[in-house]
Amino acid sequence: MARRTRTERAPRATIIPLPTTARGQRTRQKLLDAAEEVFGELGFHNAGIVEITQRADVALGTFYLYFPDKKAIFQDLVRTLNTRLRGAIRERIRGLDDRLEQEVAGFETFFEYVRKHKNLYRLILQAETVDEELYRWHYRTLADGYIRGLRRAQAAGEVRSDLDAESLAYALMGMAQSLGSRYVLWDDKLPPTATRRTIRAFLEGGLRAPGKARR
Amino acid sequence: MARRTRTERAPRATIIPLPTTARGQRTRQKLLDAAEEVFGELGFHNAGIVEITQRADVALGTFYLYFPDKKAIFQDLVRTLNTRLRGAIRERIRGLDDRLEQEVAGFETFFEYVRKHKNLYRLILQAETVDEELYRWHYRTLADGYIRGLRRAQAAGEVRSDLDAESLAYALMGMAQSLGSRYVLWDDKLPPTATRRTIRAFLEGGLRAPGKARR
DNA sequence: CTGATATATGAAACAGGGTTCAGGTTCGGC
DNA sequence: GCCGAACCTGAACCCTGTTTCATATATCAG
Repeated sequence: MARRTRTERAPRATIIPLPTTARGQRTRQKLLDAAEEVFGELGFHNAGIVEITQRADVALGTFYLYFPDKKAIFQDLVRTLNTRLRGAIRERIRGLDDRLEQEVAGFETFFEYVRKHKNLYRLILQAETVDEELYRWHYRTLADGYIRGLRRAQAAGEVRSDLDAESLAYALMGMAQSLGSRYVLWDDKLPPTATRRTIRAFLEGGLRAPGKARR
Repeated sequence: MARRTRTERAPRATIIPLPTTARGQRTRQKLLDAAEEVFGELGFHNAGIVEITQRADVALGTFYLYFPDKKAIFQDLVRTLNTRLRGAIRERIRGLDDRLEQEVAGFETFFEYVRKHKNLYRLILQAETVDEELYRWHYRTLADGYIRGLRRAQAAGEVRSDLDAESLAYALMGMAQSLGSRYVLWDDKLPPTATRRTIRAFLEGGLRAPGKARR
């Protein structure tokens, strides 16, 4: 007989509207900022509401004025991270028309963003356990933009068109993730020159349409 | 005044020797197997010792005969995963002398291993929160082997020698990780042909020493 | 100024799960 | 058959952390 995986507790019914006054919005934001810090340092499960409210300088009960439960604030945080990250990359890439330059710029932006938001980076890892749906959503949304860009470049003959765009997108995201973890998170600095050169050279060779640069 | 991150509770002093009798060894193994399942399905924090012991068909207290605490069995599991994975890859690569073939084989082995041990794969993600030291150790040990292989290939002129071996190693591990997650974990099957072709083509272009294949 | 609404408080209720322990049971060697 | 060592049991203990709620304060339109 199959043992049941734990049944998820039914989602709390309460939907909490965004605060209407300026004061309320400020408080909500303080909670979000504090939560980002605490989740990042301690991880979702080790983080306590008490700690979050203390850092936000509000009482314990105040938390539940703005979020139905611990998970909700976590989800809010991840969605925001995701949106901002994608925005930053889109912003930076716009205007560059060479695909290789776009790739390199995308990596750079990612590294800088991670550097600024170490905490948020780790939230994503947590998400896999906390809310798998959210975790996948994060990668899917990132991948979607990536795939579109790659297809366009393939149509333009800048990227070999025998490559599968989706696979490539996930491969490149994985590279960025791993390098970000190794250099930015572990060493707390932007990747050294050798790394950047390697990324560029590797991408150049791997993506280039065979006829494009030689011939 | 800097708020202190939670002080880790002092590590339990008890060191538990491995069981001497066959019965004991069997029980310990049952616990490890059960834990692999439960941690994989539920994640470290959602997993309970009760559930683990139930699946292992032993009493609750028995757990503490073999492991000082919950974290210890987790660490044991991760170390084992790591060792077996590296062993599997080394095994498969041995004999292949072309670096590209080695790379491709390494990826294949990784995918197959992930397929067989979905649970263990997720443990690694957990490790980042549960025991960061262990998490890094996992990647470092994997990277070390990788780096050695790449250096050798560079010396042999099979891989462009202007690439930084360490950066490359982390980039490639990230690719494998990400693709494994997307195809093997999410779709529960080995990556489709298009993905494999893409990996091969991408690696071929990215790694090849400029003069080697053309000229 | 005043009532209505939004926001804030923190003690206490509640829940869940890791760990302990005092008392069995099994097993191999003598 | 007997004995000690190894192994096993599960109720109870305990601590932590989430959530509730009755009460208090701030804000603002009219």
